[in-house]
Amino acid sequence: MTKNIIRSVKGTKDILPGESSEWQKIEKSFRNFIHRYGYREIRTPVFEKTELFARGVGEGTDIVTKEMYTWEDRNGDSLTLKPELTAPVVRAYIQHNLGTELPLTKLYYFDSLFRRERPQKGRQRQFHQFGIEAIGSPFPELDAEIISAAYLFLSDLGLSKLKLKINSIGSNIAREMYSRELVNFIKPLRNKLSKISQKRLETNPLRILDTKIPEEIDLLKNAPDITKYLTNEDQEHFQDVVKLLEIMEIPFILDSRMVRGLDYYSRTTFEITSDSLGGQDALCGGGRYDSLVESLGGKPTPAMGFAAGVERILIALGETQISNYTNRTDIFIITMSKDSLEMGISLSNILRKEGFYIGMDSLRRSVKSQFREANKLRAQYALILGEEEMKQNKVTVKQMSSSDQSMIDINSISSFFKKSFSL
RNA sequence: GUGGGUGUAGCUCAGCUGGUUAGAGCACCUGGUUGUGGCCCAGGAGGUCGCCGGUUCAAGUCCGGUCACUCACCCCA
Repeated sequence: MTKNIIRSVKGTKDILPGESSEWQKIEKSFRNFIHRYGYREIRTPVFEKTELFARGVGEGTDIVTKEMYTWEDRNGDSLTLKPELTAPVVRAYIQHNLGTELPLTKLYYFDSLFRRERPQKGRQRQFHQFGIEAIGSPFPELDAEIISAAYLFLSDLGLSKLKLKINSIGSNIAREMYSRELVNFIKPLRNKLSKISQKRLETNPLRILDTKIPEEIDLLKNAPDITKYLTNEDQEHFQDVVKLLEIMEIPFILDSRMVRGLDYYSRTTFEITSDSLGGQDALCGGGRYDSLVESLGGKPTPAMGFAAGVERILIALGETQISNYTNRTDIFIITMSKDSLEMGISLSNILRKEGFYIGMDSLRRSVKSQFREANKLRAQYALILGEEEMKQNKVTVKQMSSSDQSMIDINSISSFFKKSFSL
């Protein structure tokens, strides 16, 4: 079983014919859905300059410090397989001056990303996300529209038990102030914290709030609340977002402990989780990133977006039944002699050109086997090209479901099927 | 990077306390009329029991190592 064959790399997966239709469904639904909001697709390269992520995502983040696939190109450039999609999209936005075409740029993507993490349920090293980025508006109505779009799309897919959590982590100034206060609060408790949290005290104090260790959650009960440190503008903005979500009747939970791991977020952040997953329960995450465009060298431009994980959505949707023969087959052509084989080949081309889904044996198998194949493919009709038929310039048409069969003139084949399939 | 679980046919698994040529179901292939499917019947193909080493007269079964997969932590979608 595990001989000397070359296997796919750890953390990567083949999407086999039995499951690819599920992927197509999600991709198609998302495109249809998001087009109605006016988003257009952008496709960025699989790799970028490493610097883009270092600056965009944040030097201190886990993604940048330990999860990127990075290598040196022959000319010495450091390149990286994209671990994240917002930074590349923003880079493209700046590079091509997309902001000059319209004041609000609405982009969506469906793409592969790469992070070198230990694989587990709902997490691979190559994985897929779809999402949107709207660049150019600072107003809460954009936040609300994006959050509701994410929520509505996922529930339209048929996902239940969705939990939408929202929070505001404020503008940069507010976050700095809060961060200082939080550190002051935690320092006395330092020794009671886990090693990881102690380390975070130095690197990213806000993330301590995210801990899942029960004792720590208890310790942090009385920790200062970020909402109290928001500026008036931040608060107003967030209240508007909340109000709009209520107007749209999108159910949400306020969670002031939810802190996102990427440096570029500001103000509104949100996450949609599902109970039907294990430890990796986030299906979708997003938020506002008002200073990213500027920090990547563009003009100061506020923006907001989300990304959703395809693999996780598929898990949450439940076991997708894997069948090998889901393809449609209208007519299966059964051949015998060499003459009928030649006839079958040209007939199949003609019928395919007319739009029919044609199957035909290419293993020179017995008639019985060919019928078995036709049955397995759930063909509606079998078209038999035997010697008797050839002699009379006819073919036998058998309707598989009823087993009715009759001979028809060879010239009337396409009109016969057009009528049967009412094309 | 850390910890747990698992590794027998394409898939799901059985194989009692070590004992002859390693099994089942599903899937696959062929046949059961000379040109006809589904159900049924018969037959067939497919496994160096993850790999390496050790204990033993004897190892799928015990021991050690290794690799792979998987789940969880970290972090994230």
